[in-house]
Amino acid sequence: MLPPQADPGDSEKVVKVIPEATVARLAVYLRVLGQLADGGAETVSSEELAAVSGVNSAKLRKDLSHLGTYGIRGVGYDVASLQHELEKVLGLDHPQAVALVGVGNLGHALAGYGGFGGRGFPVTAMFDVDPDLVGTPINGIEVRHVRDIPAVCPAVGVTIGMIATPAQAAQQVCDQLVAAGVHSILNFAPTVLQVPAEVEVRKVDLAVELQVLAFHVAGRINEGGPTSPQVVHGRNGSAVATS
Amino acid sequence: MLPPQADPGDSEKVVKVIPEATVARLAVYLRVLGQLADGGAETVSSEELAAVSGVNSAKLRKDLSHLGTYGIRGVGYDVASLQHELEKVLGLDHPQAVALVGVGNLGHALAGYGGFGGRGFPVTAMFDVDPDLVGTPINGIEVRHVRDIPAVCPAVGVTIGMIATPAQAAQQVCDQLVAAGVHSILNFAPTVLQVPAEVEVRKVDLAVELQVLAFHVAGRINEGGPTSPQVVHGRNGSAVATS
DNA sequence: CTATGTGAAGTTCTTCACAGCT
DNA sequence: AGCTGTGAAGAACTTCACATAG
Repeated sequence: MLPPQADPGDSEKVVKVIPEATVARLAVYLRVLGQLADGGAETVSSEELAAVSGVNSAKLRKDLSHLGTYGIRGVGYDVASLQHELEKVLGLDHPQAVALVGVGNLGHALAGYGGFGGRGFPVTAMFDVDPDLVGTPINGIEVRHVRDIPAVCPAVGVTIGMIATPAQAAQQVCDQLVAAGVHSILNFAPTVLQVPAEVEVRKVDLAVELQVLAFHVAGRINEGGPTSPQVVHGRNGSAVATS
Repeated sequence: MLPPQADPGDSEKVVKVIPEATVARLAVYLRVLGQLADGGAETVSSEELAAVSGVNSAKLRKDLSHLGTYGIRGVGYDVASLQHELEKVLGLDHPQAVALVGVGNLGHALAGYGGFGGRGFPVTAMFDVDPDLVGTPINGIEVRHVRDIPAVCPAVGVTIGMIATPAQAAQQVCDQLVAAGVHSILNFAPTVLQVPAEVEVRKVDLAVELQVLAFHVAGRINEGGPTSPQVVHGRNGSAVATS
């Protein structure tokens, strides 16, 4: 159940540090495990799980080793129990309340996205400034005015905020969320948010993603003339630009 | 398997290697420079530009140093020319044609998202399998059936594909895009795509982002009681879980 | 004197390769 | 035998701190 060296009872706090890069992959492993479980698998080897997750097996084993020892040597990992363990580590046992700010084009899509309510992330509150939206229900949740953030978020226990407003509004909205005690923010607005150190921001920046891809396209064009050599990048390799 | 760099023997091609991590930030700098230019700034110091971009100034200078020497010591960087240089490096001088596959909830939002057509990334082709969608125009582009990918993509010169289909369909769609010569893919579907080595995939995985945030929320809960110590993470710091 | 560009040091992440458990 | 868990080596990235150009 618990790692033997831990002493969870008293003030002697045993802390396991999990690298940031690992955390993001754990979420992927968890999803893959779900698929494997649906397929009826009881155990997986690191080799299999890694292949389906798109990583190499040594990395996967090291990632899982940060959680403790959950594998069986000579066999692999028990799908169900590893799944359960990952859910626990990722904090999916006690569900998170998510607030969505900005119910425009993108926000509307996010509100309806299955991945949230379906898998432990109910959108519990929605905010906008558009008078045509405020007061109307979306997915059964009434859209409130942005000015109500300080009142509503603590009341419904919001722990995660998603910002899908235009860029100009994002910083102000962010400040309000932080003031309302929301310390984890997912930012879809194309702007860099300034936040206090205790606030965790992750961004989804579509323009940046496309520009990174464009960079690689440009590299391919400039690099490979009529003769097209192997493109120089692996799973996470460096890139090449000519001058 | 991969000859990293061809022998630099006689073709005297000067190649600058730009780290992957840097490329993603260049796109951010470019956006910030645009804002500064709108604000009338002629030059910026690395300190300023870094602060607005949310990075530290040494990192910014090292990033820019990969492109060559574009700063003026004692002064800073010329906003306009740096902007121009970044656009060139990121391949934004010759525009990219983007194909969007999956015009459901999320895809519809992406089609209308301003960041694309507005800034060098016109959505040039759209695909879906829903008979109610196929044939109808969205944003002036007619939605074609997914089976037309091999015909349409090369015809309109698509270089970047965006996949916004359900997870089950994503791999198949991906294979079709790759077969159609699309070597850069932005994947919104919650699944890991298997692609040949020469194809560049970037993913936007909302469930993963939320789960990473949830992990940090859980860490805060388990960690900080009534006395709330400094949370252990910097811009990209490691995280903490208690047991 | 100011702010860049960069070697060098430091940190984090990845990969290797093999000891050790089942 | 087969496969995990891990120390050690390596690669990538970040930060420091200062020589150097303007």
